[in-house]
Amino acid sequence: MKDNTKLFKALSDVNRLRILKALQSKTLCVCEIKELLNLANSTVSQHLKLLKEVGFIIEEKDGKWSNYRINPLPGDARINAVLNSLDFWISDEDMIISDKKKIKALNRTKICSS
Amino acid sequence: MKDNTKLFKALSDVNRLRILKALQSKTLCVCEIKELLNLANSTVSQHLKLLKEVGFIIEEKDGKWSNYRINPLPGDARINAVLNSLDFWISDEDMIISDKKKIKALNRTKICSS
DNA sequence: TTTACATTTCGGTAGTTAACGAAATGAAAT
DNA sequence: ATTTCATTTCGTTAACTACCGAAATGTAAA
Repeated sequence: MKDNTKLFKALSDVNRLRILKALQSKTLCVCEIKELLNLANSTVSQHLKLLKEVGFIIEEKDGKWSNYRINPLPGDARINAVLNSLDFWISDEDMIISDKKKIKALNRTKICSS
Repeated sequence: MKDNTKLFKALSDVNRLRILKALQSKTLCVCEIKELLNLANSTVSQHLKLLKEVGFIIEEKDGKWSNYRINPLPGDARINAVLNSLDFWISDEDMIISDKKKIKALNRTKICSS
């Protein structure tokens, strides 16, 4: 039963929902997501850890970068169901649309070494 | 965006999930649910209030009793989707099965006036 | 091997949530 | 009108969560 609540708990935070939608449009590293959400990267890291644990996303190390992307092969059918119909679950699109614009303008080398 | 997280937050508590499943098998009053979950009825009342606000269940007053049942006509399509496939979302069935047995044995007049 | 830099872990804090018992509310029966 | 009893609201507490900055970790380049 713990499992069920964990899945829903992962989805019950605005910033985690934004991360999921963001990763659906592009693979991103921690500091890019930090820039998008305006959070400390320790906070972003925590959110990513949780989303990874539940199975929504995967991490791919690339040198000193950690790239996160949507889990292409979720073991749990429910994870798949959510990912395949995130737009259905997230009805308030305004923030997501504005995020999408920001994501296009993101420049990793510019943001991440300051 | 608040709306989206509220829906998932409502589903991210074990006792609320148990209530939803219980109401799918039978309309129940507060004190019957209190008996099922072994919680104070003030606590049960709070959970029911939340589930009602989000739109999962409805309340029907009958004298001094408040009967709760699954919302037969949810305005939100997502609520409908969850309700119609709760078994899909709740994969850990053990507790639910044991709840179902308890529900059958519940006797309102016996429990509720002590 | 030292430096540089992205990320993670740690310690702490403020806000939220689930729980309880007690008091307040509301509806029916005496 | 008073009593009875289910339910709700209130006040409180303990546990949890999201957040931050700082310190620790890990990797790659100098």
